[in-house]
Parts: sequence; C-alpha cells; structure tokens
Amino acid sequence: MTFRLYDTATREVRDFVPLEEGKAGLYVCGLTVQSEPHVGHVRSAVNFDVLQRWLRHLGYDVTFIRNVTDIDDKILIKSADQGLAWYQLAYRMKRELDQAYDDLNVAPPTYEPAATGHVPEMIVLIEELIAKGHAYAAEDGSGDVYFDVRSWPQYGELTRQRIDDMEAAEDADPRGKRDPRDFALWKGQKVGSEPDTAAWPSPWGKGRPGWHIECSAMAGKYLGPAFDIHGGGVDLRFPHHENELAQSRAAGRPFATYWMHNAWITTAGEKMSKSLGNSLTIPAVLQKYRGIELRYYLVAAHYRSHVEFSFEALDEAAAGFRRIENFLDRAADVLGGIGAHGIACADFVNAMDDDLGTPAAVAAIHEVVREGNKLLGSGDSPALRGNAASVVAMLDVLGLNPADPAWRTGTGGQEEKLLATVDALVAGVLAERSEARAAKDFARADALRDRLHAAGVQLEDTPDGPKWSLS
RNA sequence: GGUGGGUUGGCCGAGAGGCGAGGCAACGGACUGCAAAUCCGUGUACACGGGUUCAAAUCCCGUACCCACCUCCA
Repeated sequence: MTFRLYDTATREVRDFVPLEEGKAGLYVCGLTVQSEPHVGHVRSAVNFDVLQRWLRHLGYDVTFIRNVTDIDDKILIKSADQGLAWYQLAYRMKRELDQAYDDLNVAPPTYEPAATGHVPEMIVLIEELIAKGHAYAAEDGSGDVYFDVRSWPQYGELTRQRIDDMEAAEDADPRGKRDPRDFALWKGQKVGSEPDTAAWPSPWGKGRPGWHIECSAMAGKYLGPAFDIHGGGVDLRFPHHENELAQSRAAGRPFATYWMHNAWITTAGEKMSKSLGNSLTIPAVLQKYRGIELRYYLVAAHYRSHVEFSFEALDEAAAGFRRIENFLDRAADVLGGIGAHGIACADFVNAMDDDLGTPAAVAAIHEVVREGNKLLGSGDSPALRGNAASVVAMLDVLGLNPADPAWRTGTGGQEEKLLATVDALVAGVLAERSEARAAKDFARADALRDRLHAAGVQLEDTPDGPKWSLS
C-alpha cells in the first residue's frame, strides 16, 4: 500500500507521488518568534515531525525546511513594549522555541532559514512579479510593494474563494493599494516609528519584507520552484498560503504539490491565542508532565482533528503511555535489553500510510503491547524479543521511544547518580520487607511498603522479586 | 455575506455502508499473603428529524448547536 495524504487543495486523500522518485521536499511554516511557545505551536511541530519521520521510514530522502519569521509587526510592537531591541526579543523567543522542540523530541529539520537572512531572495522574487505585471510599487510614496490580486485570475484557488466574496479588510486604510485585497510584498520603513535596524535597502527604498513573500522565497531557495509538500496550521490556509501560492505561481513557479494543514488545540473552547495567559506555555506544562507524555497526548489525536486541551485528558494520555513504557521496562529486564531492528506491525503501517493515522497507529502499538505482556507471562523469550523490538520501532517512528537519547534531560549524569543512590536505599528496605514476608509478618511488610509509597516509590512483587519505580 | 470543519459511550479519541479501534476510568474473574502490575471478561455510544438501502454512526435532505478563516495567529 502506498502512502496517502489529505491534500487541502483538492480536499481528498491522495496517493503521495513525489516529483522525484525516492525524494521528498517538505516546507513547513514555522513560528513568528514573538512570544513563548505554547502547546498549540508545538502540536504543529510534532505533527510535521511525525510526517518527516514516516517519510524517512518509508525510505524517502527527505529535505525538510521549516522557517522562522524573525521580523514582523508584532515583534516590533512587543519588543518596543518590553524595552528590547526587536532582534533581541526574536532571538530570545527563538531560543525558547528551540528548547521546546528539544523537550518534545522534535527532530531538527534539514535547515531552518530565518526571514531576515533571505531579503535578497525576496527582492528578486518581487522584481520578477513586478516585471510580469503582478505587483506594483505603491503610488503613495510609502515604499510599499503590493501583489495585484486582480492580475492573477486563479487567486483564491487554494481555499476556493472568489475575490469578490471576500470581506474587505476593515482597517479602511487602503494606503496605496489598487484593491483592498492586495497584500504587501514589501513594507516601506515608517521612519520615526520603526527602528532603523528593522529596515533593509531595496529598489523601493528601505523597508522590510511582507510575511507571505518570505516563505515563497525560502521555499524556492532550498527546495526549488516545485516541491512536494507544504504544511502549516489551518489558520495559515488563508491568507498566508493562498498568497504564497499566488505569488509563486504568478512568478512562474509551480510550487507545492500537496498542502497539509493541522487543526487547532483550543482551551475551554477558545483558540490558544498568544494573548492567553502563560499556563499553557511549554515550560509551564513540562513542570508537571514529561515531554514524552505531552508528545504522546498530541500524537494520539489525528493531526486534522480539533483537540480540546485539558489536563484531565493529558493525565489519561500519560497513564496510557506509561502502560507502554512499563511493558518495555519489564521486557528489557527479562531480555537484558531490547534490540534495535524491530519491524512495525501491519496495522501500524497501514494506519500511518493512511494520511498519518496516528490514533490507529497508537492502537496498534497497544495491541502489540498486550501480546507482549502475555509473552512475559508465558516466558516465551524469543517471541518477546521480536515483539518488544517491534514496539520500540513503532514508537521511534512517532518520536516516542523512551530510550531515545533525545529524551535525556542533560543533567550531567546527576539523575543517574540519584537513581543509583535511591536504588541502594530502597534495596535495604526491600530486604527488610522480604525478611518480614518470609516470616509471615505481613503487618510489618505492609508498613514498609506504605513507607516507600509515601516517599513516592511504587512496589511490584514479581516472580523475580520485588521491583520499584517512581509513582 | 463567502469558505471550510465539527457534534461518537463516564472521559479522551478512532472509524466513514454490514464483524463494538485503542486508551483512561469503573465493575467482575484469574494471579498475589494482601497489594501493584498483568491477563481474561463486562458497555449495544454515534446531536435531532426524515429518507435511501436487505443493512446507516457512516450516504441523501432538513434542523439545531459549536468552531475556524476572510490580508501578517501553528
């Protein structure tokens, strides 16, 4: 069976047929680094990370470009509010974002271009559009350059909207626009109100790039005029992706073959907007949950399904994931480690091939875990070996392998030392408890167990003796 | 006004004409000194009203409610 994915442009699930056999070019709109990353931002990153991993698993040579928008109106406004240089704020938030990606085991893309580093490429593209009659410098002397939507009959093709049906922008400041729907490719510097560092020289005077042109220019630079998949959040369909498509095609570039959009995460029915409080920023959530648990929660829902975020649901997801982890721990104990070359089961592969059906893929993992738990009971080690390796292989595809070094917290081995220390202390208590049990002094044995439990240590009596874990 | 998406059991969350995805929780059983973990079992859920069909959560028509986007929000 071939990999199929839902294409927003055609609104159907289609076979993935790459432009070049064996290769996949992927461009995803990353973030505007203007505030701390929250759960919603990271969902997009995790979804496309899973796509990247699945394409690699299928043997594709993947070129994955995810940009960073490091200059825009909001960055300028927020940095001014906070008394920071705009680039200082952008860089600070970029570092926060990178940390969030690392915390969730989002594999780095092939390259992560920043808008400010690609102004020359954007200028070339704008010049091409002007030469072809699809863009014009504003006549009001503002230094702005606009895309002329009326010059491009296909405008609206991605979201199937007709220009005349679109609500005109309310801000009633048409500036030098011929049509209110024309969008900025280049924004002339507003001398006095905008810092000089946020302006670049151009044929139209000093200014900065419009949002949409960035992605077209960067996608073109790293993936060429035509590439396979373009992704982002649903909100980007219009105007951002519509505009990217229009300006790229108007300049004679075929652009993306497939468009993928991930759905939202909301809280209390509301969009997790950047104006919301900070309780759902990644650092805040990670104070109570491990990154791998949050990632499991995100992956357990389909990328095109709207998720209503709640800590209750996250709790349940975390409990479900621990079931898998627990199995791997027990299997590793019995087998003395789990091999690296497991084979994903058919249900898993079929689920992933069907538009990244991660919910069914996760269900498939749970089925294999159940089988594995039975094998643990029956003592069939050879079968267990393959079974456990299969679980690990599938988790790897989803970026959820607990043994992945990416999940290491970077505490310089402190954590390992602490665990060794606790293990030694617990071992003493366990020895005492074993004596008590052997002497049928269950009251004393249970008291010892209660004491450990109160300290956050969970006990489990196995045929090989007692095992402990953090509860 | 235009465009798109949604409403599934106690909870989360799949599925898209016919065998009750999976997880969490609950209950019963097995195992256990008791637990824990694990396994086995237990649920007739698909917003509402019609229709098509041998068969509808799934297709069609209508209704209600919710959500997103409509020019710089993942």
